[in-house]
Amino acid sequence: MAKKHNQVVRVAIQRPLYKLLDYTWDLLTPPDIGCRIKVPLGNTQITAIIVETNVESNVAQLKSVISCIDSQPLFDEHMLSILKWASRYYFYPIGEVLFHALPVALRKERQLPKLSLWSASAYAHDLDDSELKRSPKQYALLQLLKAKECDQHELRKAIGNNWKNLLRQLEKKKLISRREVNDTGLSYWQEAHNQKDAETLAKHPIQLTQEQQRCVTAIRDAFQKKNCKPVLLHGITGSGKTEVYLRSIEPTIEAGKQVLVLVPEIGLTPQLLFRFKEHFPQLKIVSLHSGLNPKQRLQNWLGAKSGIIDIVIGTRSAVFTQMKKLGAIIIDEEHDPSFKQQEGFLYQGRDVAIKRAHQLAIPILLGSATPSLESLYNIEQQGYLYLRLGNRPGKRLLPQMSIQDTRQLTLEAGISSLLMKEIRQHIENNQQVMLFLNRRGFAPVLMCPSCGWHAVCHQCDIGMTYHATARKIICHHCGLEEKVKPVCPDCGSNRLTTQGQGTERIEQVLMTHFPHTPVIRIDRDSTSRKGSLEKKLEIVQAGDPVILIGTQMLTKGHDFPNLTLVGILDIDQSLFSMDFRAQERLAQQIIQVAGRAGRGDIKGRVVLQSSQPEHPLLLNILSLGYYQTALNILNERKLWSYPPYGAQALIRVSCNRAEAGYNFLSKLQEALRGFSMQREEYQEQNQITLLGPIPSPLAKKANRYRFQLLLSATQRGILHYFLREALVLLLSYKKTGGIRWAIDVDPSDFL
DNA sequence: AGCACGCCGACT
DNA sequence: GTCGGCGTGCTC
Repeated sequence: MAKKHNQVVRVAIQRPLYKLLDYTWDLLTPPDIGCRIKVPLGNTQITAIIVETNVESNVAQLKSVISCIDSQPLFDEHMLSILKWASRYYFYPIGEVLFHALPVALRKERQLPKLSLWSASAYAHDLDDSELKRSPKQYALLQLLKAKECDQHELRKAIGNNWKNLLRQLEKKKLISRREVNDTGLSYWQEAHNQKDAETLAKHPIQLTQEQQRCVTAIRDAFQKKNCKPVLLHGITGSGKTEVYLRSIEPTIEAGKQVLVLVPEIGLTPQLLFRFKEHFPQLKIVSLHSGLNPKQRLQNWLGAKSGIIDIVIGTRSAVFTQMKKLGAIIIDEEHDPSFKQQEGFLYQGRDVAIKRAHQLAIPILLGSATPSLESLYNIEQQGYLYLRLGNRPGKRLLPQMSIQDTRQLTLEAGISSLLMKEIRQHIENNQQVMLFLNRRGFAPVLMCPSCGWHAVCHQCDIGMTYHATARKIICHHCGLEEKVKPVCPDCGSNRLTTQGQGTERIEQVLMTHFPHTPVIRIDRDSTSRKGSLEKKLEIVQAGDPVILIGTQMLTKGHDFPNLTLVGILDIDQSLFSMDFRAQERLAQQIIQVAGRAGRGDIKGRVVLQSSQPEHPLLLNILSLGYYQTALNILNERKLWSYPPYGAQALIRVSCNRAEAGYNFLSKLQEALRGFSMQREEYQEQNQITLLGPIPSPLAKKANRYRFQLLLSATQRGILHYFLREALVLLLSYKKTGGIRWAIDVDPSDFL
């Protein structure tokens, strides 16, 4: 007699609700934490995830669960606890967080895919085969199924596209039987995985340098320890960090554990995937990022969850991948700002990974040529292990870097005459040159010299960038595009001019100077078509002299052996930015860009153009190198109690009408001030400060007025104490006039 | 977020 | 008189 399980379950739904809902459970099967279910909500039905069972609810009228979607949980208790932590820490609704961690294919009530397995029936085994003499294809299939139970992927491989028809015929004759099992993602992997890959990937063992070997040994030692602290691998550009990652996880892999590797951008997954497959040809390795289609994503996720996939290489969101036997995590380019999600669920992927590793008591390895100040701080304060790779393998040297004072030189499109000469020399020596400029388009300003008018985005109140190729002015913040007007809209003058330069203009100028050398521009505009980036990179890889012009897209991970000269343009703005993180960012960017030079056998050269050649940051980078410079910046942060010494959160508000937005935040600010008065111990010792409300640096974006309130605390706990109060207040305020608010914990940008 | 309810302006 | 605008409130 089937028994009903009468009890109450607590569930999360995909709505911006900061609480869980209770339902009665009177289904035949017992409820299981981590499963999706269908529940009534208002007068609709939605998908929910069970987070607690056997609940004592104090809600008067409970509705009951309609049905259970999953027969097995999608999250285990560790994953659920990390997700709950993330929801609390980042003040984001629990349901939104949970569903965020699922592949899109599973966010609605779609079932987990099943796999059908066919085998020969008992009847078939008894039967004389001669019955099928006249249909040799059916005969062959039956022989196959007599020998081995097969799934659809195996059958397609063995039989061809006609497998379905043949199966149906055998089924009619009752010669085969079918059973269904949960899809582990294995057969999909087998189908997607190119067997040729594994063969051409004949491993050519790389001899580790002594330094690399020392790091590998140290990491393996650390990884063996119980509750191992995070390890920071500070390897200069081109020092061979990837090889160290590969060797370091060998014991983890041999122990049958899985490894999760996070990279900042999709663009970095293919090459890393290749290196990992090459090193571990026998392993099942997949990538997980937004570039995959929903089916690929689901299948790779399933493989990770079921444990048949050994290594997952993914971007930020992959940190939430359910894995059966996760044994280690690697964060490549640990310092990279893209680990911070900037929309919706505002989390720091690296920080979540560290938390996850800690909770699972598994090792985590952070790698970078330019470690974040947070990580350097954690070495001292949290006892992270610091390892350094200070040399490039072979006789390769770090490039020689120098500053060019642009005030003393004539400039053409922002390129000094001296740099131009050097470019010519390197091209004539059959080498490649790269110019780095973090500004897309032709020029950042389009203006009228007679009346002073300049193109402004009416949705954002900031200047629009002139794009010569598209013959448009484009707002880089909201995407608004306008055809370029032939005459000034204010005074009618027909002599509109541009000011400043972007990558397009540099490209144009260099093309006239070097008509016989390919000039390749790499930025979001020139690589938006699929495959065009790969095409351009191929040309560069061929090694013939070229001039590369690019934005930060170009700085990450690429290896161009014949590149010997790097020019860094237009850094002056960052030197005087209001953002206290600008210095760290600039230092990282300079070192990373510079690191593209001299990766072959010829020593590289890096030219830093600036009108501020005496700026202490630049001098520090040149004379002290990244590590010391970073420690110096860290020291300054300490004086000001800036992060990572203090903790910050930003409460942002945007609204159609400026005044309503400002008033909304003012109300919050006053209430919080009152709240802090009640806690004199915090007030007196200045342990929490409120700054604002002030207009955001980008005060108007896409027709919305933006304001922010900055909370700075000396300790995380105090910050979160106030944020909990802020959340209660925010939820109690009416959102009239299209007000939207967001809490950004550990903000990385003040935009 | 959705979705319903409710209260005001301009339509057949 | 009613259609529909969106401000407000709630979801077990």
